[in-house]
Amino acid sequence: MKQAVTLKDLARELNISISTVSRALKDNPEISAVTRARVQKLAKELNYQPNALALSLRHSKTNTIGVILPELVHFFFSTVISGIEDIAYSNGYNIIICQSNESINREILDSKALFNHRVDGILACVSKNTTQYDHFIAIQDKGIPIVFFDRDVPIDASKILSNDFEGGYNATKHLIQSGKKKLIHLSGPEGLMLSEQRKRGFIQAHQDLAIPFSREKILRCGDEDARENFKIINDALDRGMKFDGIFAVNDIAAVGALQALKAAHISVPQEVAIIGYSDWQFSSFISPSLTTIKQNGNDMGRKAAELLLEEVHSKDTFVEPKSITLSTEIILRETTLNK
Amino acid sequence: MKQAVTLKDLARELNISISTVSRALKDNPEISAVTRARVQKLAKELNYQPNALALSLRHSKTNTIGVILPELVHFFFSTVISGIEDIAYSNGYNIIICQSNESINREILDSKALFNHRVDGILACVSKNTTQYDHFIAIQDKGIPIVFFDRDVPIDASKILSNDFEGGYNATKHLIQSGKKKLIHLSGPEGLMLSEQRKRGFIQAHQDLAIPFSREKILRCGDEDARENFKIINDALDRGMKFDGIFAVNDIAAVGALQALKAAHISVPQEVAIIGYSDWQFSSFISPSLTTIKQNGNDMGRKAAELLLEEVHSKDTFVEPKSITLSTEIILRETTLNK
DNA sequence: TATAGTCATGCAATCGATTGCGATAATAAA
DNA sequence: TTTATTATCGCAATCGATTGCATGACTATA
Repeated sequence: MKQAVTLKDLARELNISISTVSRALKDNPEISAVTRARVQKLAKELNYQPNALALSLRHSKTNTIGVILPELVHFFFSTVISGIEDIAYSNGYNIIICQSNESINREILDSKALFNHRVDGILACVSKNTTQYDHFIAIQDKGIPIVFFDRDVPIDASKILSNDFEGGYNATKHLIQSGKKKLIHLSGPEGLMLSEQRKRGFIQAHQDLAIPFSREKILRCGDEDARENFKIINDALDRGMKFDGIFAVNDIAAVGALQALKAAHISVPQEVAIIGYSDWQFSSFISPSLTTIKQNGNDMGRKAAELLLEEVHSKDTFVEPKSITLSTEIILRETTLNK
Repeated sequence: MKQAVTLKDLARELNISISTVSRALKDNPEISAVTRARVQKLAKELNYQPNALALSLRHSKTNTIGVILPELVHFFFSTVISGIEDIAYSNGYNIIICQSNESINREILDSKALFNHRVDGILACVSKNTTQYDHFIAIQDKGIPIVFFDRDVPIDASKILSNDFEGGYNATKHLIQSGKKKLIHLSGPEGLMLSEQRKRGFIQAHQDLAIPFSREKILRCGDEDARENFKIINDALDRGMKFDGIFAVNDIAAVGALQALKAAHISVPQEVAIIGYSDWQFSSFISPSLTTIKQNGNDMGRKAAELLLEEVHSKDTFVEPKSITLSTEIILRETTLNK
């Protein structure tokens, strides 16, 4: 059980000083070619690997960025991670991922842990329950840049957001243009910015395309569980509610609705069309396959990481926060009629 | 843009030495109560947070464990992560996650990065393409414990595996017991231990239940893409192959098969029953919903982390590697007949 | 008034690596 | 032969925190 090899070990072995070893390893011309060769040879033999901790301490730079996000299980977030990794790795950065599990307490702990690890910057998607932001602001104040993604926050920082308004608008417009006129919307949590935006898009599209709109068209849907939404649509049908199109705030809700319609022997998309949001992995597998709005998670991750690294590299000079809004794309599948 | 507060800052402010500050913060009785109070008050005011890097360097202990796994997008792996987090966090450990993307080169880089960060231990699920293991052995030799999970490896180390043989056996048995007799198996990669085990279970169940078996019953399926498997089943049907039950090495393959059967107007489960493996998230959403073998990822993560921490804590005394095999569970859904 | 004993605190080494500056030796120039 | 120059290399401080040991002041005892 050997310990890791250090510069000191190499120095002792070769009977020279630590500083010489250090310089020799980085081909410093102040060290004679002979010595350099000897050092490098031994380093290779003993498989010397520099201690990243010591380096980070010395340089006050960890070459690590922290990522805080709600949950990894979501397909969208894992594509965001991939995008972040692409940029981080190719720039020599490592990443530490923390899941908040949609808990603000966990989020606070995570942000402290990342700070204590002296990450060079943080990428964060706040939890649904985050209503105060002191923990982030405290970190910003210490000079560690933070870039937020996917969910908007009232903090003066760079942000990469998805255009949820546009997504909701286009989804609704697609339903209307394919001949549906009595739409309902399964909406997300009130406080959550993205839910509100998608809902706004739904409403605006009604107005722009001169389709009557009323509040009853919006049903608050269950979070993250298809069964809940099954029940919601089922109840709506029982109440005799009439509709020929559904725009769901996410694909899970859409699937719940789809199952309720199937159970009620209502044909999709002929009688009722459905469009979801986020293009979850299963959306192309199910039958009928689900039309949905796709957010490019990989792009979001890459953009966010790029922006963060920019801020990291211009450590001392102030950088004006940027807000970037990414467009969405509509993925046409079987749950809506394609004209 | 303030820098982070250090012991030195506190010491300067209070006009005492750094060592006194350090001791005062941990309530060392050698320091007078008055001084302790003053130090602690100021530390709170300035929001002092100890530099984790310096601590790690000093103690040669990072309280961090590294996790290497193929891909986060898989529902199974994200549940494993959750299990690992549960144990790690409650024991004061942080985790660093690396995705190998099923690439051995990336895996080698990741393992080096984790070593350089001086993680206290590593949890690893090797990529499909990993056929040599020097990078792991080199790390073990430096005294860093590694626990492997999910995929078996020819290394002398602790392992948490899923009983793939049992899973394959039970899946096959279930099909047979529900009246199906002409089964086929969509199998995974040859080299991959878990594929081999599931296939073995398939074969063994035939023998035990006295159902004739032949090599043609095994079709090598495409990896990770439902469409490929659609084609494979489609071709089999075109060739006039007869079967009434399919055991797929994973749920993706099962879905591909399901779609091919649907397209051919073959009823599921009446004419052909299907059972998958892993209980992916979509498996309960699709229609008909997919019967599958569930591996408890959370459990696997917890067990693996517990085992690793045990080894980490008994750093110097040798620990005999343990192998734990977790049982699987069959999730009955609509693609098989339940008697 | 010495001497021993407490109490509170500071010094300095340490973890592993980097780096400005000084030191030594060999060589070249005067 | 003496001085200037150059090539090579080591010393020591530094990053932030910990900790064994020494130091100083003060009190108590003889």
